[in-house]
Order: sequence, then structure tokens, then C-alpha cells
Amino acid sequence: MFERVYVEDAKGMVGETVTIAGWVTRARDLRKIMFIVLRDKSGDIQVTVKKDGSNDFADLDLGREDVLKVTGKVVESKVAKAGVEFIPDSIEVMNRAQQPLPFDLFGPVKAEIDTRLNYRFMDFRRPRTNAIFRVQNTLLTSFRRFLSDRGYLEFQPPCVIASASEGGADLFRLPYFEKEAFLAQSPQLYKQMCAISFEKVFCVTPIWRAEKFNTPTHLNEVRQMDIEQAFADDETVMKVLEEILAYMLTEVKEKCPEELKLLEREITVPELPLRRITYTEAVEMLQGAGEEMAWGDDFSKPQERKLTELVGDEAFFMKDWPSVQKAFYAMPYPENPDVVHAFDLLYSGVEISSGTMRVHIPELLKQQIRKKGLNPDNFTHYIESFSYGAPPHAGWSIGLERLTMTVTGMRNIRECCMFPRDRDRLVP
RNA sequence: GCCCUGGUAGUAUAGUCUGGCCUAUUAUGCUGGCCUGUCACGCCGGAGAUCCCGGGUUCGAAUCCCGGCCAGGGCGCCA
Repeated sequence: MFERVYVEDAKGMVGETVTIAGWVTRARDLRKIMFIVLRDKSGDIQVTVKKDGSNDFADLDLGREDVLKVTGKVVESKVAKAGVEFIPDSIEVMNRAQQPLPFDLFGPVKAEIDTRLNYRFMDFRRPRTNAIFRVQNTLLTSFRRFLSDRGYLEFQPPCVIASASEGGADLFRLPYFEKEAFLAQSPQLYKQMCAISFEKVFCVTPIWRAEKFNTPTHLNEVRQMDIEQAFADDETVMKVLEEILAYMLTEVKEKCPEELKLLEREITVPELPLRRITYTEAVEMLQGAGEEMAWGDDFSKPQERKLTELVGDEAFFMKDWPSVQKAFYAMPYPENPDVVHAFDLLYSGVEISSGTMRVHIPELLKQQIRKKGLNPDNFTHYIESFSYGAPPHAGWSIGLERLTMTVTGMRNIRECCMFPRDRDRLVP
């Protein structure tokens, strides 16, 4: 068995003989004395090798990122910056790193994102990159914990689907034995099918869009965090959304102080309830500020930014969208069918989540599908699932990479996806 | 799909406008030597670049022109 202690723990074990293991951040060889900065997931420690002929590892020719296992004693030191250093009894080189490295991990020369993505396996060792994914992990685990604690069931939607008849975004096609199949663009239909039986469900799943995006905020493969809830309307799930957002931000703030410091981010947890403005109010605000737009138009990127400025809150809801802007499954208001129970959550000027109350009445659903110029016959399975006792339900979805982006302050979504897939990138 | 900017050693860059003085700058990394307390160690030396690809203009192209590929940014698209 591989036994070792993490270097941060070792620092508190002065006088004890222990084994540590990690990567060489830097080896300074002064001929008669050598200093090795050894790093593991917990931190780093200086290993001091006296080259006085008393050991057999003094002539080790160490390079950056070599992997070492070192057994020795932790001693107090007035000279070492950490106050302690590590005096080795034995050093085992577990693996060598080829030199020179593809880019400098800790030096002053910063590699560009494209270079770093080509060597992502090593980029993860960069403190900033590492911090981004620790924050992302905290967002993910707190998302799951919040919902599990409240009785939501985690379900697994399929990623390969048969039908492209939902319309809208382009899907990736793939051969499926003698049939044709598609990569899912959304777990939408499946989460509804789960919610009308399990009542409260959630999932974290990848989705694919075959659009030829060429922007810093779009990827062709992203991860979505979804919930769907029965006996609920849009306001019910908006409340869950604002609470979970506040919870996730609080968790990041509490559990990732080092990471946030490294990323030079300060997190303010918004006060609840978040402000809700209607789509109509938003349009009026923009028109009042001199923007040319009509009711029913979508917001351009600059308009979205301007609106955030006008509202003044870092996070807010925009609700009651025009039917033309939202999917057929969004529930129309009975008194005004041109407006639907749909909402977006804007955070730091980015749309990080959107959701709707769904149409659960088969006849109304057929009507909405026709209204969008689609054929209800292509949605037979979908419509049928609401024919045997489907309660009213609502749900939303958060884009994991986009949320990570806003929380960590990254400008390019590729920074927030471990292995991004875009128009040109398929490796690594 | 459109617009702007860029592509020069492993990395990041200067030089490009105004073609020749480029046998291509600097830093970092790598490498050889010196150094017993360094900690972005320091000092001295070395190697490393068909200047993204293809074509053109010219006596001469990293530099100008055309096409392609790729990257970064601004839009569009993204039920």
C-alpha cells in the first residue's frame, strides 16, 4: 500500500519521520546543497539535501515536474520560509518529466489559453486553473447537496435520442445501428417524464449543440444542472433557484477562500428575494434609455448588458416572456396567451439559468405546438406522457460552465470547462 | 456566417507600417560551468526559429499582395 502524508500535514509533524510524495516545483542546486520545492495537492514544502557525501541521492539530476517520493524528517528551520523544512533519508524518483516542459507552469511567462488547452493535463497543476475547478467542484457538490437534502431525486437522462423534431438548435447526428440518432440538446422531455411521477427531480448532464459558434461564451458540449418539480408553477421553482444560487455562492465563499484570493474574486451573496422584472418592464426600461426595440424582440448582447446596468442588481429575474421567444412547452397565461410563464436568471450580466412552467394539458400542448408551426404528430410520445395523470409542473436549468465563469470572473468559457469542445477543438 | 486583430525558438514576445543594415530582439524555460542557505537564488557560457502553409510581386520578402488554415476579440446564430 502507498502510504504518505500530505505536505501541509507534514509541516505540523516536526521531529517525526514520514513519507511525502509530489511534484518538483523547482530544484535549486547550489553544488554542495540542494533545495527541492516539493508540491502535492495540499501545498508545498522545501526539501533540503546536504551534499556532504552522507547520502546516495545527492547527485540526482532533478527537473521540474519530476515525481518524487521522499522519506525523511520534518525539522524546524529559521532559514526556510515556511519555518519548517524536510530533511530526506531517501528519495525515490517515481517518474521523470521530459524537459523542457510544454509551457512554464510557475514562471513569469504566461502561456495562452490555446497552448494551455493543448496540454490541459498539465495546465490543471497551474494554481489558477486548479482553483477554477475547485470552485466548480464546490458549485456542483453544493448543488447536489441542497437538492438531495430537500427530497429531490437525481435521475439520469439518456444522451442519445431518436428525435430531432423539437426544432431550434442543430443537433449532432450519429449512426445508431440501422437507424439515425442524435446527441441530446436538452434533458427537457425526460425530466418532465420523471417529475410527473417522482415529483421532485434533478440531474447534471452534458448536452450538445451543433451550432457553429464562434464566441467566448459558447461551447458545443456543456453541462447542465436541471431541476423539475410537480405541483409547481414558475414562481415555485424561481424560489428554489434563488435559494440554491445563494446557497452555492455561500458555499464557495466559505469553502474556497484560498481559491477566490488566487483568482482575485470577491463574492457577494445576493439578498433574497431577488428582484423580478417582467419582460415588458425590461423593454420599457431599455426604450426609455434610448434603445430601439419592439415588444417581442429578443435582447442583443449589448442590450443585455445595458439592462443589467439599468436594473443595478448583480442578480435578478426577468419573467413573463413573449410566447414567440420561448419554447412551445411554456405555459401561456390564460388571459393573455401571447405571454408565457417563463423566466431567465441574470447574474453579472450573463444569462445563467432559464426555466418555465410547462404545459401539462395534452390538448393545450397540441395547440402550442401548432402555434409554433410544428406538427403535433412528431410529438406523440411527448404528448402521450401527459395523458395519464400529469400534474402541473415547472423547472429550470443552469449552465455549469457559465455559472463557473461568472463566479470565477473568467472571460472565456473554455477556462471553465476541463476539456472544451468547440467548433475546432476535439482534443485532448 | 460577417467584421477587427494576430500567427517569429518549448513558452511569451521585439522587429512588419517605411522590403536590404536580420547572420532575427528580449525574457523565461532547457543545457554546461561556478557557488553550503537558496526560496522568481545569483554569476559566466551554450544550444534552440525552414519567421503558420501555398502562391505572387521584387535584384532582394519575417516585412508588400492573394488564397488557405489556426488563434484572440466584437457580432450573428443558439426552441
